[in-house]
Amino acid sequence: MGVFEAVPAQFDFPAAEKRVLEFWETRRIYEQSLKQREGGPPFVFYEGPPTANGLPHPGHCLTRVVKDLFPRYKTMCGHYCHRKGGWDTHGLPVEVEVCKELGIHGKDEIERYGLEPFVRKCIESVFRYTQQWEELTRRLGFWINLDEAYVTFHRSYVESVWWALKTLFDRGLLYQGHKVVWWWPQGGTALSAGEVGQGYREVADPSITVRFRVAGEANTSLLAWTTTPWTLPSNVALAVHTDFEYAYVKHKDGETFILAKDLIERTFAGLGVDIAADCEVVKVVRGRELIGLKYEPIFRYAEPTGGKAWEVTDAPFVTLEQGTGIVHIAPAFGEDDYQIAQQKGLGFLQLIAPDGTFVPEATDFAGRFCKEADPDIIRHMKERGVLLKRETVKHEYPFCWRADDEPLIQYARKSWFIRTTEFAQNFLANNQKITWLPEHIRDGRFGNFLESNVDWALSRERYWGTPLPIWQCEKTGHQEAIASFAELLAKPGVAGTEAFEAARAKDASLSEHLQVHKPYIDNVTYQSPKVRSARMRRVPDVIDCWFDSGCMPFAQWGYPHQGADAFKARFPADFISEAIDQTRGWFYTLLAISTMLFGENGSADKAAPGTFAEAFPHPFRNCIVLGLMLGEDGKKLSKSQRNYKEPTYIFDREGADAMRWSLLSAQAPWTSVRFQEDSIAANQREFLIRLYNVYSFFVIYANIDGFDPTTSGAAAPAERNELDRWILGELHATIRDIRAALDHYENYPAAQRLIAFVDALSNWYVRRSRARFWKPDKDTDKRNAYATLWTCLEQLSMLAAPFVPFFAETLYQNLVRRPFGERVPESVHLCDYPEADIALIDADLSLEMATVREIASLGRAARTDAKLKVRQPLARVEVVLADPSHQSWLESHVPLIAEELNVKQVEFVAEADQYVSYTVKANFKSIGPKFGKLAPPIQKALAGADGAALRRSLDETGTATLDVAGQRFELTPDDVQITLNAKSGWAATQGRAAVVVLSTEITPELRLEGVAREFVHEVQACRSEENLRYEARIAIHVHVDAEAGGPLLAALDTFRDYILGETLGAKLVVNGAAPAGARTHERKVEGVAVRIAIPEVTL
RNA sequence: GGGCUCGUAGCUCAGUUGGUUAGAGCGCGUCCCUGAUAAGGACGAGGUCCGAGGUUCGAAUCCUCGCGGGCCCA
Repeated sequence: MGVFEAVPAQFDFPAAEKRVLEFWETRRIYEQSLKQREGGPPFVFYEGPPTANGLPHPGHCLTRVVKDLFPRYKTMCGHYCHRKGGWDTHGLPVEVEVCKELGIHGKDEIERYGLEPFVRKCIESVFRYTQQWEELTRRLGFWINLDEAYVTFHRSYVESVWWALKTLFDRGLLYQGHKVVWWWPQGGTALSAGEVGQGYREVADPSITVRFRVAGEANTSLLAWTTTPWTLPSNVALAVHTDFEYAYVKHKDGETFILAKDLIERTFAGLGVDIAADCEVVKVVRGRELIGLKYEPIFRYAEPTGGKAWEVTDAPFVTLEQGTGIVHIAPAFGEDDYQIAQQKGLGFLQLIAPDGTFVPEATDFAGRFCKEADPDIIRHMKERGVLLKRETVKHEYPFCWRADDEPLIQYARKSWFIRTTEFAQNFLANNQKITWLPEHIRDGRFGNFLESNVDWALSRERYWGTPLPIWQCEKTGHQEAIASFAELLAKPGVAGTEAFEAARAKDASLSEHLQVHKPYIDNVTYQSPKVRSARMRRVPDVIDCWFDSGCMPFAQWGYPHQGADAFKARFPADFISEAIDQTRGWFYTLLAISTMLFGENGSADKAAPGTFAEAFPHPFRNCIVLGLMLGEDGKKLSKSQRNYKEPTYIFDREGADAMRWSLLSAQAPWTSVRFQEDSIAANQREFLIRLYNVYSFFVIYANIDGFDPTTSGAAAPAERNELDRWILGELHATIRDIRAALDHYENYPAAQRLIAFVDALSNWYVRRSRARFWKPDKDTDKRNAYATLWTCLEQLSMLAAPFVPFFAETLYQNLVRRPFGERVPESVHLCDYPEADIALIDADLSLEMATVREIASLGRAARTDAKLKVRQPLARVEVVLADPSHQSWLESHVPLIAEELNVKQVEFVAEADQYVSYTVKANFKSIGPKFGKLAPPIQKALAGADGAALRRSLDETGTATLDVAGQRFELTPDDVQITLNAKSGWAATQGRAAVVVLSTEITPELRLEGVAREFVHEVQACRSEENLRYEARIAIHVHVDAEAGGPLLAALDTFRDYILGETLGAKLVVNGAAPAGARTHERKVEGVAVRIAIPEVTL
């Protein structure tokens, strides 16, 4: 029984992960990791709440993995990182889901179904997939407390949101205006962007050009173009582009038309007008000169209210792509139009009722459905001579996704706004202080978005959302905001609360949180402070659910009604991370709400009593903006296309660590990444499996030798051999670099560094140290080797713990916890993150070893070229160094090189003109700044110079002179790069640092040794075939033909001890009696048939 | 149409304040090693660094204009 638990040859990552999960849960490791850091410096993380009414997909894994990495890291660094989960539960998508389920659509159907059962369905719906989300979270190893997750529809959360809204209301930042939405007239509801997107199809609409007579100027008209004739009665303005040229075109009949100069031909085409003959351009002006020009409306059923009317304005969206360069503006029926109207102070006119019909004032068309009235409107205009042209266009137009013959219209609805534009500068100032990864988000996408800020359209005429907490006097219109249910109950003459009580009494399962939701909250009224007999009634709207999630920093604690301490202790967040689609979503709402409510350094205090001072940035300091995850085909993840594997499929095959590692190590997290099983498996091989192999190697031999880390008996690190000192130096440099990267939220460079270290450990340290582990005596050198490798693995388990928490735990449990027991933490996740011991980092040694590795690599390459396998020993290699000054320290590494290359001797050759020639090149990084324009001629001169001489001069005097264009230049060693080129005819390979030349002569002695090694190789293969224990001793029986096997017999004789040592052989019997019952292997050594039997023996 | 972003080997991606000889992994080919074996190593083939101008002694890198993909918005 070894010190360590034996590791299986076939490691089952998923099965091991499940055991680790059980261990974490039964031992409550996560809870312990928190408890242990109580009182430590806080590290504040905010969870952006997902909606659990859909299944999680691979994209969610990326977010969750990144969100998990940094809290784990910071916790191991001693920080206290509370991780409160959250669920986003409100909003139109939820209503849509429920409608689908109920087979209803439209607001009237919802109302017929009943609001009370409807919202209850909404609650059920938002928790439908909670279990799947919880399972994903658990299986992925995302440590977050879901039991105490905040829920946006809960009463305490809603009341926090109310408080925020009341605060804004009391400061005059909430107002009523219009918002243009895609409106479904028959259904009486606005549709979400997603729904609108589903309903587009190609239709033919009229495309008309109409004349607006310029006021006070006879026979002059502005020509405007539209595809929605029904909006013309609600026209308020005409828009031009400030920079375009507009022509006054006089027709021979005496009429003058104003339109974009470039569009004259296209506009008059098909009208039988000969432009050259019949028309004259009498004037050309810039669009800006037309601004303010008054014109006569075509229809005058009503006057626009609240601003200017019937004059020319300018708008950036006017183009020359179509129409006349003059755009008809109807603020009630176009988003752009409405925005321009707001900016330019234009009035508002809406002659269409919400059901899509003309209002009575529009006498000619009253009661007609808007789009159906188009032909009449056109006929009407034609009769009055204001229609210039009528065509038809085919274009994409949205219809209701449920009733596909019912068109949508853009329609302005009364809506509540937050005056965010007043804070635009504060948003920008706050944003400047945030650390964004990648950096370009700050001044790029997010910064630009903030600069083009428009007031936040807050209200929604829907059912399932946070009710807008504004009560209005039914007589006077006086409005008040309410910050909590208790505040409402304290109002004079409050009534209507009994509806909820009664419902609750009838059905105890009714969620208590519904008390603050529609429909119950709508029943609650109170006495108006203005008119004693009047009631205050709630405005019926709910709010944009983005406002909910943006309130999360304080609403998750119920602040300010409760949880003030928790809030203040965890504000602002140190770290958040979501995908890039949240720039206009959560990132914005967090920043906007926090800036408006809390200001900077308490600047908002007066207006928002109860808040406290906080410097920018808040509410988050660092934000990793993740890229979008793509499917196997590089396209967007799509459920219907099934272009991705389910996360659980990956968990069961490669495992959660493989998934995590792939997401964290394969690319910077903000690049969009393809989710491919292949690449997950590849990334797993590169790191996890390689690490596993090292781990497995260690456990096998440590157990054989009974190595115990608790009593290792190893020398102090500084006393160990150079390979040990080297890998320990690499280890601590790695620790230093990984900490630096993670401190800057850079998971990708950190992961790359881990890969590089495991590569060095596996492919150089273990590879070059194997003999030390295998030698029979248990001396200090062997103990040093075990101790060194153990330390590397132990530290790796901690370094890797935040990345691959499962495998790190497996390593730790076996390598550390098992031998040390109670003396060490129970879990790797309860350990302190490793700290670099700078004293152990030896930069020189690191560079030296890199050079040694290069020389070894060159030697192997030379062997390959000369077809001399490494098993064949050679007399010597000669190493010609590019920089001879390296020779002195390289000499100490000669044994390593000799062993790696299987040569008896390593010689450094200074003068090696027979093997190499020299090429001298300029080092531009050095001569560029020094000589500027002269750098290229110097380079040219160097190429033609005598390399050997130049090199000698630099070696001996430290400088070399060069004559270029009659000038003399002094060059230092830094200025040039001298490259060695192996001359042909030698088994030589050149690299940056050296040329390595092999001696290819094989003496009889060397040949015999080669045969001996070949034989050892065959015996090892036999051991492997027989699956012998690694430490099993054997007797070696060989049968070979005495004549053909002459060399082998000689080798067996000469190298008997060597062979026995290498193969753990107790004795070697040549051509003796075959041992009874032993398996015989037919093999070949150097082409000669050999029979080998290796019965196990006990000593 | 606007903003942002990306474009580097067959594929997935690195590429540090501009330094002349652009890298890695996978895949492919050849070979080696194998007492770690779902491994490991060496070597090789494979590139108009999207294109065109410009700045500079010098550009994958900076600037301008195009082309193409993505995201967000219209």
